Amino acid sequence: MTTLADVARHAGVASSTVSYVLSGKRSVSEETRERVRRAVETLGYHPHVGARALASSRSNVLALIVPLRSDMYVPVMMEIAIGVVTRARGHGYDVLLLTNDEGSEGIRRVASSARADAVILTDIGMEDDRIATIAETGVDAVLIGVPADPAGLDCVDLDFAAAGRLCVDHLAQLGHRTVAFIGEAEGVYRRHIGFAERTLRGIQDGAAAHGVDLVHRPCDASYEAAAGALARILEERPHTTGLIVQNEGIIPPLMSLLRTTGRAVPEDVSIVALCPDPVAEQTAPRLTSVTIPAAELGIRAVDLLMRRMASGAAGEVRLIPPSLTIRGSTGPRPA
Amino acid sequence: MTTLADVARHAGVASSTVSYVLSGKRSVSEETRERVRRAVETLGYHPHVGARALASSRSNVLALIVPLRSDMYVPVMMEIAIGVVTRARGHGYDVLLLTNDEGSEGIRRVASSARADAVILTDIGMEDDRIATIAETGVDAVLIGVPADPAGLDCVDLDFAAAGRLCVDHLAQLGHRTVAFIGEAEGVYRRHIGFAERTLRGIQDGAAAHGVDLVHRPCDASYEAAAGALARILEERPHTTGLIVQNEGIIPPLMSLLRTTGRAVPEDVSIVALCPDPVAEQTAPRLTSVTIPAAELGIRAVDLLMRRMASGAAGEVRLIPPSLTIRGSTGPRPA
DNA sequence: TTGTAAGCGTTATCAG
DNA sequence: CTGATAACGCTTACAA
Repeated sequence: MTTLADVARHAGVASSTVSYVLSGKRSVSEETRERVRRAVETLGYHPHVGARALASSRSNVLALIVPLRSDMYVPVMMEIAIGVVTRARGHGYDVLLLTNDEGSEGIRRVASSARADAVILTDIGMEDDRIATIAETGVDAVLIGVPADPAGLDCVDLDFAAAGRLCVDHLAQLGHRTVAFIGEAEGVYRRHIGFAERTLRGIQDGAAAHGVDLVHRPCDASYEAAAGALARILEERPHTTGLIVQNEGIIPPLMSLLRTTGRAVPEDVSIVALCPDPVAEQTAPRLTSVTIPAAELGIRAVDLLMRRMASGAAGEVRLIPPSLTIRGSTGPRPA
Repeated sequence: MTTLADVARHAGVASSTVSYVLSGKRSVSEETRERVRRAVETLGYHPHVGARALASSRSNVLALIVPLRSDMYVPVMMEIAIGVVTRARGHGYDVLLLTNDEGSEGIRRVASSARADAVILTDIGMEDDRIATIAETGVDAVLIGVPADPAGLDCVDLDFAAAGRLCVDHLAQLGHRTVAFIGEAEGVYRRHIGFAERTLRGIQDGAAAHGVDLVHRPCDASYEAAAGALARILEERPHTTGLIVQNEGIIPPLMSLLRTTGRAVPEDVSIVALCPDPVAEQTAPRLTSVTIPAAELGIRAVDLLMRRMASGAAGEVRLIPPSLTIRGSTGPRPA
């Protein structure tokens, strides 16, 4: 293994000089800087991150905590992860992947062992246990999601309340009076995951404002669950002409079911989805949707974290305004 | 921050003793061991991983490298990641997430900076550049996937050739004589990704053995691509009664398209899929499929890596035998 | 502009 | 069975 000392010897300078060339923390003459650069290059030197972490008490790692259940928001999580990793690398950081089953203990572990400098949390509950742990350990953190009380916390998220509202607005404008909201699995609401509750509230507010008759049905990500939810909706409220869906997994079955039961989209029933664009574009007809900008959430989370670590600032909630893309799945209410 | 020395002072022993209690690398009297334990507990001591890495030259981190393109095998990758992280934690390791866009440079970086002790590669090409880098850097590695020449490498994978063969066997047994294989995106074959080529060969061999008339169509993960591929197949080979699908993304559109064009599954056309079980169970009818045991691949990869790091053994290719689950999407060839 | 040297918190060797 | 103590490779005052 080649070390700083090796490079220094090769370049004929002191090892601190090499360190300074690499960190840029003090000015070095162009000449020696070049000599050091060359030595680094020819020796293929890579600083030992452990030694660096020990000396500087910064690991240049950030931890991303994702939910363990592999059946939830999978494409969204994957995109977030990719956004985070890509952006973090751009800032010279590596990303440690933790699963939620370690819970608060995982945060405590990586923070107090100096494995990571900061953490990014996802799948945020309205009252999330881990928030206390963050405060307690003092580790820098950014939440992708917003808890009930975000005081002092840095959060990034889509403005889900506005997103829900947008869906209803669109359907109401098209004349729909009876709308059903097929949401995430029951358990998501039971755990009081922020985005799910906010979306629901946005939809409810919109329905109230427009005088739209609304029903909410949580739904597991299985064919049966989708079939059951849809059947019940159509049976109990046969005049339903508008559907809002926030559950990527059941979009394909839902489309099939509608076709099977002889309901044309958008002629008989209009559908608005809350999902990443690729998902909305994979059906026929394509779905009118409010996009979930997952990769961007990851990117912004990293940027916010960097800002926070640099300036010590804290307590910003950044909500991305939703935007609705009209595709082929929505149309005027049938006569 | 509390250090080894703090614990030692608190317990009234030498710091080396604390270290030995923690590592168990030499015997310590029950009494002092207990005293140290208590001190660790009350002080909430967590060893500094950087210092530990520096002194022991082991980071207790392994790097998982996943493809960047977020549109490919997403559920599979996510499951692999979860399997890897969970198992790694069980062995006391943390997992660093790298994307493939860093390529060989990423491997070189984490290996030579001692950021990770070992790497797990996915998305393996038949002739994969990164294999040379592994040899060159001497970093411990396990591939999830098998290159053309796996000599000296540790690999884990589903036996995709056998899996492909199994699909054809099943259809042939049901009497199907004209079969189409709708595969991954063109680019996957162009990059000579191992699993795709092996599956294709398995299917081709099976078709030859059974005298089945086969055509292979790569297909992007979009509705249009699926529609185009299916239309072309049915136009050029109207007698096609069997479909093998290896492309999770297009399963939902495919099912819709068949229904739209008036083909009943399995009465008119039988479908066998190569995908994770949850995907196969999300359609109606459910799909007869050969499962891709993604989480298990991740778990086995970690186990293999641990074995390798412990014993220095190398060069094992572990192929998981495929198993076909008959569900509702396959039936006898129509008269 | 550059060099010297004191840590950073572990591990592991060498004595005892 | 336990204690000192020299590394480990880097950062960062402090000098020059």
